Amino acid sequence: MVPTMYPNIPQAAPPAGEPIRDRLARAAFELFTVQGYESTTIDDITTAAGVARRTFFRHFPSKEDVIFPDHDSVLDRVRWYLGASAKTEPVFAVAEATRLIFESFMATPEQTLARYRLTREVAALRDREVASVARYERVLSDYLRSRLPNTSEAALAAHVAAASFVAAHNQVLREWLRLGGAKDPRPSLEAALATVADLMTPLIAHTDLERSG
Amino acid sequence: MVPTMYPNIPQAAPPAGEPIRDRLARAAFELFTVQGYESTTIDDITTAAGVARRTFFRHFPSKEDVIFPDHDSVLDRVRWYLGASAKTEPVFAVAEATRLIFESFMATPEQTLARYRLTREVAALRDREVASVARYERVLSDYLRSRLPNTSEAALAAHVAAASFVAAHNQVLREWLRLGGAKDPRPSLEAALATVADLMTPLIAHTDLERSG
DNA sequence: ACTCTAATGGCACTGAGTGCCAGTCTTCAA
DNA sequence: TTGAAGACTGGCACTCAGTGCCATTAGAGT
Repeated sequence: MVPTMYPNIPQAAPPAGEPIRDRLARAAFELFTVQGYESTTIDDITTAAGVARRTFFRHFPSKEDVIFPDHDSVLDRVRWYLGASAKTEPVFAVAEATRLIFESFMATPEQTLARYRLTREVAALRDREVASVARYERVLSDYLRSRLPNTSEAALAAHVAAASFVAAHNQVLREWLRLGGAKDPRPSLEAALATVADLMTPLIAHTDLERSG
Repeated sequence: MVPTMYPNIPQAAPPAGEPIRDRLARAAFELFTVQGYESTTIDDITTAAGVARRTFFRHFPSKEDVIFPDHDSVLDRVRWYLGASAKTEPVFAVAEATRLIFESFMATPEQTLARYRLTREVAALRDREVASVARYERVLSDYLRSRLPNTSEAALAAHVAAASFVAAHNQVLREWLRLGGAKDPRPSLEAALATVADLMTPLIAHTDLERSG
């Protein structure tokens, strides 16, 4: 039998502590910021991380995903919270859901800031970010629709309210990012949420006459 | 000298009337709906259209773009209109801009409907659509910010208002699409715009005390 | 030592998108 | 009529993202 010529020689065991997924993400961030997103290949990333090219796609479905947080798990948390808010005032529940989303960004401020710098310059990443935000908006509007009558007025109110909360969220987050993460954005978020809630409560209530009286 | 072996034999002249760009778009639409988006290659499209593969990318920057209308020209029209609305009531101008966007979809109803069916099933196309919408929202909020004081309250109001108008637009459009383009959506659009305008006018006015008071 | 499982390495392949140049067609001027 | 210039197309070669498949390795449990 032909000897197998020793493939798969074990790599010089890397830092040994950090999980491969984190090594890949860190290497990608560094390379993207140093030499740009487009001109960084998967090979560059995997070489820097000391793993095989194929391994990258076992941890991230695409090159874009490597810089984004785990939106799916945040979405699950938001859905779970809203699913348990069947008796809460709808506008209040959506405001709290918006807080949950915001806090998921504030959990890793440095990464959020680094990602912001990249998304400002790379159109593909910006579009990806926008798509994620749209998914949050969708979850919020689905919840509101489930709490309101099945009329086109209620559907309109649900979408407008969801879009407004998301817009408020984004505006506060962007302002914080623009200032380089200087001061605590939570007071600004609370003010924005209060403004939007005051605006949307009568709109929502008006479509829900049974509840509002 | 070596004879050049007759490359580039002229194709059997196709329908001869329709521009190549339209032939490509039509072929792409048909193939996408029949055999799916992912399983249709650029080769399939160009073969069906009777042109070379390279020609596709001279008319469309990517496979996704082939089904989308010319958003850039619509954006230009919207920007032009808003640029000429320096003295119009801001909320009124944004409502009119939203009408412009809506009418650009209604200009080619069949194509809008066909695109909707595709975007419902293909995630990549849905994300692309969302990104386009975000660009419209951006134009609206930029205009509102230019008409308001340079405060964070005004910025918040601008983003919320822009998002609300876009959400109203999308909701009316989606409802029309869901019904297969049955009845004229313009009355619904007017009602939605009126609702949002009534909601946003005091918010905008409040951030612009100089003008309102 | 053995088995089972999960993760990785490596290879081959498809397909999108780009750069480059040669050939074609149209237009306009001489 | 000729020819020069510009715009468009065909064709080729190439890079790179992403996938399928299988061999290999490491670790846990028996």
